[in-house]
Amino acid sequence: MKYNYNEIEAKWQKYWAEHQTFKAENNSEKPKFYVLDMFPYPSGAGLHVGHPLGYIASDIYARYKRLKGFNVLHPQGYDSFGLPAEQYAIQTGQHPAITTEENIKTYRRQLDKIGFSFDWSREVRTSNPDYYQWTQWIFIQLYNSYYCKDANQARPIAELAAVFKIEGNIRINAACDDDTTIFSSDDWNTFSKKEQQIILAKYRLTYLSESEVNWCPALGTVLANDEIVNGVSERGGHPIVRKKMKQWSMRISAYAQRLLDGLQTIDWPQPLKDSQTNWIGRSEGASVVFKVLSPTLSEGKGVKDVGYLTGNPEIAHLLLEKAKEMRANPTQAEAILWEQLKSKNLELKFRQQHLIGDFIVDFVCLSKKLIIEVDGKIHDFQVEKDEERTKILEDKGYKIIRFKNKEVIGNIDKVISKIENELKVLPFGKDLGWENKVLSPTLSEGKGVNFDNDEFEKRKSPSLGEGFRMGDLGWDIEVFTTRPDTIFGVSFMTLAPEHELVLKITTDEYLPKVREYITKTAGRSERERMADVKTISGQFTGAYAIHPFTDEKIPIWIGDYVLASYGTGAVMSVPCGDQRDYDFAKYFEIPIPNIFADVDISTEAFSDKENTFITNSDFLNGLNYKQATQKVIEKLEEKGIGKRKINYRLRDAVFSRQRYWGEPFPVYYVDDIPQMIEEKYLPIILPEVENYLPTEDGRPPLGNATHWAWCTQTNTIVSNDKISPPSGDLGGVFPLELNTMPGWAGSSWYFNRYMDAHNSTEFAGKEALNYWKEVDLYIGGSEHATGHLLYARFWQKFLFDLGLVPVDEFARKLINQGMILGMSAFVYRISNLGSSGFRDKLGRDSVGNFSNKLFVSSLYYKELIKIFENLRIESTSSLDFRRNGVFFRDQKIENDILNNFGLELYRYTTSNTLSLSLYANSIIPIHVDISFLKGLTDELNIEAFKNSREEYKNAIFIGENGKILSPTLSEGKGVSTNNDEIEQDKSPSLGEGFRMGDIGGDKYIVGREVEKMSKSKYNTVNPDEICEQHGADSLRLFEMFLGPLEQSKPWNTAGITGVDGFLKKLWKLYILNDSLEISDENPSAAEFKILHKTIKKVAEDIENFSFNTSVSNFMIAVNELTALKCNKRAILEPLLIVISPYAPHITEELWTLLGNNESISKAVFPSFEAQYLVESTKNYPVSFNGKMKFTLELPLDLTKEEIQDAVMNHQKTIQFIAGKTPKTIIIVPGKIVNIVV
RNA sequence: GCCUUGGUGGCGGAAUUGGUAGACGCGCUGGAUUCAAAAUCCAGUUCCUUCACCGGAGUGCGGGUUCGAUUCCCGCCCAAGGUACCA
Repeated sequence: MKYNYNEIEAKWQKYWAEHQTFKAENNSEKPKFYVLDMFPYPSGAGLHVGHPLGYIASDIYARYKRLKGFNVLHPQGYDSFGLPAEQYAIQTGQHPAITTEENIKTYRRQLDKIGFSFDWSREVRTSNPDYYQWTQWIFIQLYNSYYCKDANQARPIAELAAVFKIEGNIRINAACDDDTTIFSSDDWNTFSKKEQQIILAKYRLTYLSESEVNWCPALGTVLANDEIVNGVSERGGHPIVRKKMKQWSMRISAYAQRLLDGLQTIDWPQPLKDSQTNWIGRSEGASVVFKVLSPTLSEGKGVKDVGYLTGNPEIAHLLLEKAKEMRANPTQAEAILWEQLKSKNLELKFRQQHLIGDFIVDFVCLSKKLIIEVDGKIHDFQVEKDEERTKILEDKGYKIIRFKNKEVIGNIDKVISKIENELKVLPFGKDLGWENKVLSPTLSEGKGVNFDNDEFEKRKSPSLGEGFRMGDLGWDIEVFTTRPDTIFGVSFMTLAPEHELVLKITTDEYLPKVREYITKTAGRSERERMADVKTISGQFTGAYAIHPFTDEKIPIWIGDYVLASYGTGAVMSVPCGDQRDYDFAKYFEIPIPNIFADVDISTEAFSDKENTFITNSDFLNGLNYKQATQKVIEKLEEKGIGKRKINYRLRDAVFSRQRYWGEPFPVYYVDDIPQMIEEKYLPIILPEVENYLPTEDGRPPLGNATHWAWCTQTNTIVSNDKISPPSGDLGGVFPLELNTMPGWAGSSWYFNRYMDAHNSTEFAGKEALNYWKEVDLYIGGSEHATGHLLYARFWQKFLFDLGLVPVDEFARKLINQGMILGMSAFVYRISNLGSSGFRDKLGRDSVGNFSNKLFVSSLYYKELIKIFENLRIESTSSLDFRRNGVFFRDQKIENDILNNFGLELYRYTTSNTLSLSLYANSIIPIHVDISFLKGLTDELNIEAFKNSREEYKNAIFIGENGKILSPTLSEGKGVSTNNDEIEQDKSPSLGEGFRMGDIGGDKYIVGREVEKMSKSKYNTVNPDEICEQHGADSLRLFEMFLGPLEQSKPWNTAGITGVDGFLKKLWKLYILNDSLEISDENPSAAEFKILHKTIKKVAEDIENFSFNTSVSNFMIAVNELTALKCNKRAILEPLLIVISPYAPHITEELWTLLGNNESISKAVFPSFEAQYLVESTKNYPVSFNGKMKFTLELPLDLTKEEIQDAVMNHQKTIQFIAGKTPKTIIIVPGKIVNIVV
């Protein structure tokens, strides 16, 4: 009986499948254990040996846990929606479903060969309608939820609507869009249905937004931040541009804090947690509002009573005159209205014929920013531009309401009540924009920051000098800072060039320069901006802000070091405390006030929070960072111009993709408002299309669908018995959402589906969810840290909030398996010789155009690289090529090359100078398929290589010893070589005219480099071949033996013979001379010791995920038992169980041969018994001054004194101390002896 | 820059409540077996010196603590991964 792994493995794989050996039950007496792998995307390339690494580890763990008496759930499935299948469909027209199905078959075949203990009865595929039905369903739940910050959980959106009806949104504390305004219940009730929907959308956990997205033109879709690497798409490396599009977004930002907090509760690798922590990017600080000073005023011209803006003081003056005139001659309607307004029945101050910007408005309440216009009167020069005028005023944050003359004259009460209503609703200056603005009592009383001019007068700051006043111009710049304690160190402000206020505040004088700067920075791509971090650029706007405490003028700059997408897109610049601000200030010669005691800031900023205290800072003097921060925030809150704030970097996740092969949204539109299709109609099946590209008019591929099951040609819902619109009045035809969901949708909840994979009424049954609860062990790659693993945690928390799952973290423990790297092989092509120093004898200027490609062996490559480097170092001065280096190792070879290929060394150019840059480009490493190597060596199989591609057919190869290994020679033609040598080597067997290409036994040696394993690098190793040639058990053992699971390591097939040998030895321990030889005798103490040592070590190793050392221990055990010629059943039977998680096939076979009827996976892991490891003696290492010199075997029960006696009387000890008296003798019983001389 | 992980023979790697550095495997060297090869078995294999014994050095570098440091502390260097004008 030989160990025939092919036969054995096939036999047991079949057995397991037929007996459903690994099917998990949803109830059991045993404790549960859920072991999960990240399911694969089934790509066309199939598996390489890197893929199964994690699966093998988890499989070992799962099998081990079964032996330990657990009810183990170990499922597998496919993340089968994705871009590659779609790209393939675009190229070939093949339906992605077909491609995917084929790929899955390949994957399954490959996986089955490795002997995994998956419960395939629970397989899920994200592209199956029975699965994505529930992805769509979860989407609907998200749509119907909002995040309540008080309850700290998601709640039904209906609750919110109910509250709005009763009291508006004044007291609502929920995650919402930044631009959400305050409204009352009256408002809510007067809003149209559509308006209500628009407001509700601001709270929903998934919502449509016109947002700037990462658009990839090459892929025709948007990409999420985590799908972009270094400014290009992760798949394919295509460029990305920013583009505004209407997209579904997921309000993951609502969960930022809980996602952060949850990390404390889960056993995940620290680096992964750190990645998520950084990605969420919480920073604590304060939000502070700076008022903008009017440019007119800041120029010292300020006109009395004009607390508002116009770019041009001349015009302002004219307009003022005009306004005066109009005030003096009101129309009848104006007069009536003014009577009411000025009576202050409204408790708010109104102004008549007031100048706002370049416009004169009829009436305005400045503190509420409400403009009231009365029609029927000619507004002079604005009349045709009414729309533009409205827009400009709205941009400034004003709300405009218009009345007809008739209305005012006919029913003034109604007009006034309308105005009252408006006033109730309107928040203060729209730009104020911080979260709880209405909750600030000062503000809501209309006092706080939005001063009237009168109040400004009072507050006129002496430091501003005559003619300066602080103006309430409606513009506030809100900044976020983590160092509010440094507020007295502010010497300028910087806005992102994209900041919405930039053009509004810029003075006429600076407008051209500011525009120029904006154009310049906007034109730069994200990538350029990143590459160019060092360059300082910026532009003064001419405008000033007012320091909230000192009332000093603070110049406002714009600069592209401030990012529009982070915080508020504006910073208060504290040059003494922030290096970027410091550099900026130095560069533009802005003052750098120092507010740190005893700190030198003459060369750089001091960003240390500790080791100093604040000075030159009024009420903060003498305080440290913590105290000052606390104090300043109190003051800011007191003044109503700032508050404590926690800022997160995490952005909401874009959820729409302009792709075909993804989950369709269960969404249609009525009057541009999205509507969810009722749950009972799910799944919304992905329709067939003829063309997988976007439509001609730029809609996503689903726009090509000619018919959906329930749709007409125009991609609209029809009202029929299958789908009926939600309410009676909506009968008819409506457009559908044409985007599909992103790849991470399906993978964000699949772990729950495995618990109850065939449930057709729920995404998973309560009972199953409560039984399995969470994944106990999740194994997968760390590349998913900020994608899948964050989104999945988000969805899980959401489902938890809705009471749909029992735990809010889906995976208790997670292990990142390292990557198995490939050993890429390279050939080195010489090209471009003509321009880099060589000239063709035949007059051709470049070898690149030669019909024969020229490759040199790796030794030459290394030499060439060395030469290039020397050349670079030695500068570009004239070079005598012959003296400076050796293109080829010796003169003869050089001549051979030159003569044979019609090349002439271009030694002496007219300038005597060689172009170095071209040199470096003249030799190019090219990946060569590792299957073209001879066996496991680095020698290239030239024939195979040259046959692989047409362009290499006539390639010429220079071997390691400089010989020409020309394939042309084998065709009997030979290039005009120097033929003497070839003639001599001419092989008789090749026949007339043929010569051996391999002259003198030279070889072409490829270069090797460790790289990520990938089809495109031709360095993949196929697990099928390994299984074929070594067996699945060998593959499993070897992958584990390579090194620690979590570490990246290169694959080297050569080493697999080690585990092959182990399996053979294991077999021979049982099967001797072709038959099973096993004895029922009692084992010896030594044999028991080996067994129990192994049991202990392996159990520990598996628990610690140290699979590599287990394999070592198996080897040791088998080696030792072989040495003892052990054939005792009492040893060999338990040993099989211990090894079986790693090598399931061979152990099943031997287990059966030992007479067992049931699968070894049903056995019980042997228990460790310490008694067998008890030792009676210890081989003491005896050290002198800490250096081990010899060992001494002594009984373990000796006392310290007895040990000392034994050691000191030992002959070697006497020899080492050579008569001297030892200073100290350290004796640790059972450990060591150390003698200090 | 910041965060994280790591750095040990020719190679993959082992050993950390501080106690014999290099387990196990690959590769290499020598031997047995064989007509020969493969396979198998045996012995050796950190480096330097030496025929050998002996001796010396040695876990990225420099210090420190200790009877004793791959392990602990301080300061650096290098590599990989993540992240970044994040205010």
